[in-house]
Amino acid sequence: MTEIELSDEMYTRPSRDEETTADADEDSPTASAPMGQTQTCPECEGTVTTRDNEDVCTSCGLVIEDDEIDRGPEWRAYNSKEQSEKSRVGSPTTVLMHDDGLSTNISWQMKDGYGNSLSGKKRQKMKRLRTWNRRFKTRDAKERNLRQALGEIQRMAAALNLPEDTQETAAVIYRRALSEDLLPGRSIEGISTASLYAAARTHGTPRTLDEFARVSRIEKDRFEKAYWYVNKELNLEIEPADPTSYLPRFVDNVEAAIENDPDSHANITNANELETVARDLVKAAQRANVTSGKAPTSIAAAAVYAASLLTNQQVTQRHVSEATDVTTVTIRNRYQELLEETDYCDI
DNA sequence: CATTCGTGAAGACGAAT
DNA sequence: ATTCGATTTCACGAATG
Repeated sequence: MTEIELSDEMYTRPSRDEETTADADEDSPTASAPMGQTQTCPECEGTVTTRDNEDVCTSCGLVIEDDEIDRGPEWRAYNSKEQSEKSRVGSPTTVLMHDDGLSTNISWQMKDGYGNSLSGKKRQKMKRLRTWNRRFKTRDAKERNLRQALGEIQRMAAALNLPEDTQETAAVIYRRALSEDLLPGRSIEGISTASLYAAARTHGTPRTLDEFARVSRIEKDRFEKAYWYVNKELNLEIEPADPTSYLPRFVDNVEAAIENDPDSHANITNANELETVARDLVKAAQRANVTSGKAPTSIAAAAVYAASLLTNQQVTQRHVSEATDVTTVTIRNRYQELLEETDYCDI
């Protein structure tokens, strides 16, 4: 019974611009119907009409102007029966577009449930109505669930400066978790956060668990458990994060931490040098195989501190710790062996 | 005084039995 | 499902400058 879900082809995101051109001419067989301002096509000198929000040549079909994103509903030819089109008008955001696409398939249902209130064979009809209703309700619950989750994913991604494709990956992961019924006891927040965390890691732009904890509405260990669970159940096979992917933000954060601490006489004179040296340290450590088993954030934080020593910049362990959410203890446990295992062993 | 360093206890996680 | 080993964190004090 689960085959009614067509939720797996959500990869069909490529821009609804072209499809509106495709079916726009179906309901207007004669080109004279919609009125547009008179222009001439640069290709064939034909007349240009404005349809929906595109300027199309009526003879050669060239689209003159199509920058505009169609955010309107598609109710153009359906005016005669104004039924149940309201659910199609969704918010214009891109991540929710998936959601919008899903909700359209409600329409086929009303023919059965709404049209005739009573008929001769009550029994069969009632039976059928009940099953339809049940399906409709579960679907509707999932729909709401998904809408809220995607909203949360979008909110957190914005707060963490994660790009849009990461959001879409997170949406795909969440959909899979939803379709495989992985949320019996888990919260929507937990799975949402876990999905985005996983997506950020697969895209090579990871954020730390603590960074997620600041923007998520639930505790860190809650969504950490959810992530672990989803990762296992969906076989996501996410590789450990590359410590170098943390370096730019960590260096920035250390700068900010020093900035916010005027009492200390710590100072960064060359942030670029700091980052490149730290990157060299991490790469050398990776070649020497001393990074496996250690937390990537620890390696990155230790590399930043070690690089500050090598470049004679005054950065304290405390500042690095505050900026990276790695303890000073861990920093000093790591940075020494980081220096030992690399060419920089002489301070 | 600020910073760094070292230590043992405790929690979490992966692997193995 | 419970142990074991490694890693990380916490809290504290000592050493260094």
